[in-house]
Amino acid sequence: MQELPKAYDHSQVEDKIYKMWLESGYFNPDKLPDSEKREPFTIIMPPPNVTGTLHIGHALFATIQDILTRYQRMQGKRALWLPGTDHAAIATQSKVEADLYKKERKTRFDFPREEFLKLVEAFAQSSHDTIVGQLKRLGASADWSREAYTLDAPRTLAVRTAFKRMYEDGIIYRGSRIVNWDPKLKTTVSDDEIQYVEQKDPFFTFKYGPFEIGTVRPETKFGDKYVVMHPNDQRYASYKHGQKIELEWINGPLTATVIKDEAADMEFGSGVMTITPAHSAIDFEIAQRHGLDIEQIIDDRGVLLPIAGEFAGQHIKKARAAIVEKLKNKGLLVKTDEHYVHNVATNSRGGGIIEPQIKEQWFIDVNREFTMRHSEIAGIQTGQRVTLKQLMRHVVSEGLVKIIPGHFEKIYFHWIDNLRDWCISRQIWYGHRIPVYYCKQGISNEGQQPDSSSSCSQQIVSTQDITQCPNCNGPVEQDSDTLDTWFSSGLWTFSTLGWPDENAKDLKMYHPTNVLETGYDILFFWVARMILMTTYHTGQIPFKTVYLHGLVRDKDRQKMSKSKGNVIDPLGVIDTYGTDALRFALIFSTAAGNDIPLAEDKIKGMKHFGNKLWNIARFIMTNVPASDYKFEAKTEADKAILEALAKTTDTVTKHLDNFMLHEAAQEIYQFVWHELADIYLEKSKEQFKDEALKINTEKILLHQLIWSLKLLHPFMPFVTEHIWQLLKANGLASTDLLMVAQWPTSTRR
RNA sequence: GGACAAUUAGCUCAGUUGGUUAGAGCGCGCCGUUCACAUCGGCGAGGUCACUGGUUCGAGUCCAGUAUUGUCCACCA
Repeated sequence: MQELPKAYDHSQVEDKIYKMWLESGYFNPDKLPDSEKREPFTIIMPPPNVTGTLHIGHALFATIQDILTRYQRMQGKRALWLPGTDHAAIATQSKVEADLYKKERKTRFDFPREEFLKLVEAFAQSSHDTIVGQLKRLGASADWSREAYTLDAPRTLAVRTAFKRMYEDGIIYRGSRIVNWDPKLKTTVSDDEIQYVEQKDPFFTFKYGPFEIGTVRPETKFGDKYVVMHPNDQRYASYKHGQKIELEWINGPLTATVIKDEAADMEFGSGVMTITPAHSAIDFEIAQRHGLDIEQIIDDRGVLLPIAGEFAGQHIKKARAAIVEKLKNKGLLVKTDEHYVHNVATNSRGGGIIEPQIKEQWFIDVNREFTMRHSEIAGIQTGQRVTLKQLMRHVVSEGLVKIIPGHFEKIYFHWIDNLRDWCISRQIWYGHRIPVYYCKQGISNEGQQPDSSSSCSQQIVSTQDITQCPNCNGPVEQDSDTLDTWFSSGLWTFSTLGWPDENAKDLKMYHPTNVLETGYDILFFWVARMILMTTYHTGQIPFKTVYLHGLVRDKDRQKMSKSKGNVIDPLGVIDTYGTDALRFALIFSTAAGNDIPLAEDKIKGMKHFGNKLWNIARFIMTNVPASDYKFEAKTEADKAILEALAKTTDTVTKHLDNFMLHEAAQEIYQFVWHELADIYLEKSKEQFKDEALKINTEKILLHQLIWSLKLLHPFMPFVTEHIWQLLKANGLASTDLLMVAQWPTSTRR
């Protein structure tokens, strides 16, 4: 036996071991020994955004998924962990735009669309390379031969096919609706992407005819010609619905109409409000209920339109003070509350304050009935009429898709019940362009609605690029909008497996997938949308289990952020303590769905554990000459440790089967350190002195080590594989790679 | 306003069908380095499991309420 170093040095081991795994080809489940006999097990990796580098949260998901994959592979499954990255439309584009502005003071409108996209693609590519490199350092046993990108050719075909089918079923429609408009990024964002930020603003009360109305936004009030009050409000009982009232307003006299609607809150202010339907979702709904006029006041850039009279052309931010001043001079300002705190909607994807606008957009109708083309979902028949909402609810309420931890199911149902149509079009450039073409035949003026008498058809949805109208050969123009990034992400479990080819080998073998592992923060964005898309398009569930992890926080439970300076860089940690230590620290004592406080001390402690294991192995290897496994329990200590190992094996297996990774980790940690090392190893030194026990004791030790390595491998793949290779070199281990060794089973079961 | 969680050792957290003396990591005190490991070993201190009531032979665990903290959803003009 060669001389082994006293301390385990991860930096000499990890790259070498990862390379060995790669060369084995076993990350690809089809190349595993006897792959044909194995039952498939699939995890599709949530694709990290190509917006830079990985943070500690990515290290967590990579660790959990790798543990599950390695465990199932050792259990004899045909284990596929399919990796990929996400183009993250808005996030990536706005990152590039921000850099561009910072460096060159330019915006995307200073470039032709194609040229700008090349800049974004170059950035995305370099981010991608960094991210894949980082995942490899984390030990990810993912099948890189199947790597996917949400914006590559196969995924583009899937997106366009999905769009076309939904369009033909009438589930995707185009309509004029009030949307969340971000004037800074000049795009719409979905309801879920909005983040409310508390802000203090002056709250003005104005005289509006016989009423008093309150607002923080006088600049939207030019067109307010409806005054709304609750039908039961006794203070205003003398005013009748539809009654006209002459009054003086910002730019002169105005005829206002009284509207009685229950949306008015009697408790708030005077109980009377005016509405601005074009720039407020609630007001828009009221206007629709009563068939009121809707007038745009503010344009896409946040500039006032001609309706504002003398203020037209001014930006709303600047105009506000002047408008208040004018109203004050006219004697219409009653009072100003300078300390009014309210929530302002902002675009969470790095954008600005949301200004609702009425826009022509594409939507997915979640309440429209359609016919299931094909269904393998229990309780849903092929040919049955259903809505997307019903499908999304069904698969979870029937337990076909199980969410861990369970209480998130309630949150999921609550979200579905309140779900409105999903706005899927975005006015940005980076992403999947909407596959709709408008026939321009017979249309003279750009931008005008096609005239049906001179144009063959209004719009064509195509899965391939086209330049001519298939009906009349006239010129076509593609819709300039792109799709919400979650549209393509929603197809992820099956677009990565060969869909829309319904006979694709991978799709048949690996779908539905087994586990989706992701953060609870994207339950709605992503998990729900995958369920929507998958049930609709494939008639299957996307996954059987959803395992939600928490957010990694610092030791004071603070969210990690660059501005707070409390960010733990995974690569720095790996350099100092090793991947195994980081992985073990991340899952040790962290239950599903709970946030994880991570302190450097914890990682350090786990490095010590890796070293402990190393020295246990060193002791055993230098004392064990033989390789056969026939031993018996001769002493009380022998009996105790064999029983403890069997119990540990059962418990670790049970916990892994139940996704209790932290419990499994604690169990194996406890056993290796405090039972094997502290007790039996010490006892063995005594037993070595007795010739009648010596050989038997050595064999028991080897058995203990081999099982411990196996139980620990999913958690700490590098050090365990490294020790395994040393055992193998000395004829003490049989399987080539620990990675594909068989998971132990105790005889107790 | 609505919903969902959490409250266990000095700190950060585990504790899945209710069952002996409630655990871990870090930290703390004392002792110990020829003999796998000082990235170590041995011994030890430290908890009325937020509070109140209920169910039970038995409750950290189940139920109801209270308090505090956190998260999510909705959003008031």
